[in-house]
Amino acid sequence: MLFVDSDRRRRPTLDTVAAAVGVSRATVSNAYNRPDQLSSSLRERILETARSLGYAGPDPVARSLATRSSAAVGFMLPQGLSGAFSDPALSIVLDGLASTVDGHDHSLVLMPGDATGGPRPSIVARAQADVMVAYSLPDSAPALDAVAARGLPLVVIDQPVLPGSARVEVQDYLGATLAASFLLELGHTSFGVLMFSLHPDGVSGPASVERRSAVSFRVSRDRLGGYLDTLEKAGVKPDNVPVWEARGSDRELGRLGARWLLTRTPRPSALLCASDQLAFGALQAARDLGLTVPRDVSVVGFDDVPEAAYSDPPLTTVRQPLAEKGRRAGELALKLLAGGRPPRPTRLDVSLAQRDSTAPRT
Amino acid sequence: MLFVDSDRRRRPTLDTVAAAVGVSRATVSNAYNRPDQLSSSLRERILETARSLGYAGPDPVARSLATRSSAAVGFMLPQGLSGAFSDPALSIVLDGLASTVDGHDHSLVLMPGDATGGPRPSIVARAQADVMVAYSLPDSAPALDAVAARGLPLVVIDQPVLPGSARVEVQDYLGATLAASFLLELGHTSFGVLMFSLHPDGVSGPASVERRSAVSFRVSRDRLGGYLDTLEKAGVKPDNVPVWEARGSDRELGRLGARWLLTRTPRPSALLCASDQLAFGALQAARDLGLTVPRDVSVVGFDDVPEAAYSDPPLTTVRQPLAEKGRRAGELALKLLAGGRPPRPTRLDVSLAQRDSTAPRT
DNA sequence: CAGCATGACTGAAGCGCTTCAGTCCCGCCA
DNA sequence: TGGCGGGACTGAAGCGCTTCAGTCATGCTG
Repeated sequence: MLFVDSDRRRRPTLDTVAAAVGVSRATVSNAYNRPDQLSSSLRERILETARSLGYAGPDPVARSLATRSSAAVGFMLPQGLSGAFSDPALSIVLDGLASTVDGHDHSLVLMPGDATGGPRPSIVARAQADVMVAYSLPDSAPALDAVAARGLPLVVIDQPVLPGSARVEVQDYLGATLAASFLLELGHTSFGVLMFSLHPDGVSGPASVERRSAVSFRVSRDRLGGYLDTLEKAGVKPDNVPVWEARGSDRELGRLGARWLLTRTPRPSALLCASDQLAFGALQAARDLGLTVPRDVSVVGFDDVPEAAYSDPPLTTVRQPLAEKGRRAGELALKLLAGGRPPRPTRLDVSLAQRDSTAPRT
Repeated sequence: MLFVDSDRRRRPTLDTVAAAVGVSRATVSNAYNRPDQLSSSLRERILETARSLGYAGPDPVARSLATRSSAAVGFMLPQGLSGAFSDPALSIVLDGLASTVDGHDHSLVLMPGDATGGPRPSIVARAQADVMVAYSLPDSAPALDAVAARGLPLVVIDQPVLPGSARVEVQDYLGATLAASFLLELGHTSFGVLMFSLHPDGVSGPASVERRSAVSFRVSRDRLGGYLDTLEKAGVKPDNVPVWEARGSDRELGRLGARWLLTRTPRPSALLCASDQLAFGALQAARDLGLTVPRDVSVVGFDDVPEAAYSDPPLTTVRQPLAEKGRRAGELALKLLAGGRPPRPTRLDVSLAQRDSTAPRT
């Protein structure tokens, strides 16, 4: 195989092949797209000629123009790729999405976000996709306006409902409630909360009161809200609960935040973590500080990524069906593409996976 | 914003706007693409009218057809997304690529692989991209033929050279040599090797002699070769070195493999791991078995992902410039797109990052 | 043998845009 | 006042394909 683009300008087209075989262009097109429209002998002859001419099949762009469908779904992320993929939760969701979409011969256009918390509108405006999937964008992402301007159907994952969009969502608030309640039942009274981004500005640090209110990301809002509301109902004042906001969701950021939380006075006996990655970091931080989990401190994660079952100790965490989330999103996208109306939001269940990173307060 | 596709069939076009403003279609096009071609007052008027008509700018597909360029680069992966992204090394490379490409207003089309070790040829044939990047595909991936058939320029990362393609590569063999030599210098004499896939068939297990020879992935071939050749030169028979092949590159698979390696008799005093993720798993396996790293066993990784500096203990590993790799690939892709000839392969350096997971043999 | 359904193939009209050679007009200079 | 340069805008030819209404034999039915 030769990868030269020497004469990229003079590639054979349908007409070239048609002329060579001595049939009309429509027939060559049919040879590729509707085999039933011509005799199989002619079809063979056409395909054969095409091959010898170095014609690789109908040009995807021209085909898209003619059919008014690009057979691609766009995926919009809140951040750059390296940050986004540092949490396996996204990979799992995206994998679910990709396999669904791929099975229908659609491709996936990735649109990484930047500092605004989503892809640049110009990127969205020019993306060759006929349906968009937004993954956990902040409420006000300009990218969403760009999608609306183009009139493209939209599927949102982990985001507030937008008029006319399809949505798959997880009961984050409920999940957070489960985690907090469980720790309360174990007798814990002093807590620390380890969050990922509350706002799309890349800030890490203790979360001030302002930052805690009017949180930009729906997922963060629900998880943090679920934690604090539950604690408050049990008599733990939210103001007394230290919250660390990490600017992403990976181990190292989690370790950093947990170190801060675990060196507060009084030291929390339980840590609520917004993701498993952050929780893994917390496990590490505890170890760094010479603390034993769960004896000295209990840790609860969120997501139940596969690794949670194998960490040291295995992580108690809120389970959500990640792959299913991606698959559903894919199906919704395909459905919208086919002209379907957005169905009522799919709501996926959460549950608590109890493992060994939690114990009664000693 | 409303995300209804009600009248997706009757969207305004350039002509609609042109008619509304009372100018020619060419002028409207210029308003978007060549502001210098018309008076700014007219341009304003056009843009204003477009807005009020709900016209979101030139249709990307039609534009691509007219300009014969889709402004997108395709990225082909050897496996599904969840597997692929379980190793942060890929995320970092892809992030480097994406930011380069994105900076030039190109988008990224992701093509996940399947059991054949690459995307299905039909996907490649229909992808709307005008340059492809292949990431660590097996030597014989059908996807590569599909790219050649379309005559698209190709950039390969971590793969053998293909005629006419541009390439960015890392001195994997040399890196492996560095790792093995270092352990030899520390006095180690019994080794275990923890590899990721040697062949694209999803097999995990001890690597038989056949599987070790004629390895399908260039990276695996070079790293394994570098390890074994170096050991052999020092008098360690390759046949006596247990090699575990994991079917992917994540912690859990690493842990599994390392458990096997560390329970051989005699127990290796040093583990050579083909990636940091596998090495992290090995650290965990050692811990599981009550072994202390590096006292009881030394572990060396490969890649130097950011986390390697923070693991417990911090990992000795072969450093390769991951982000740079992605950036270079992006630049090459853009260059080919601009009609450049494939330059001579870029060869990125490796070095050994010595940290605390290695120690002299006791 | 007329009539007609059927299969095989074609002509031509788009799909929505870019681009380039013009056309036209205005103001300026000699 | 005539000539001319240049800015502003336009006409029309594609880009490579899909699709649909036909056309035209062919063979079958009654």
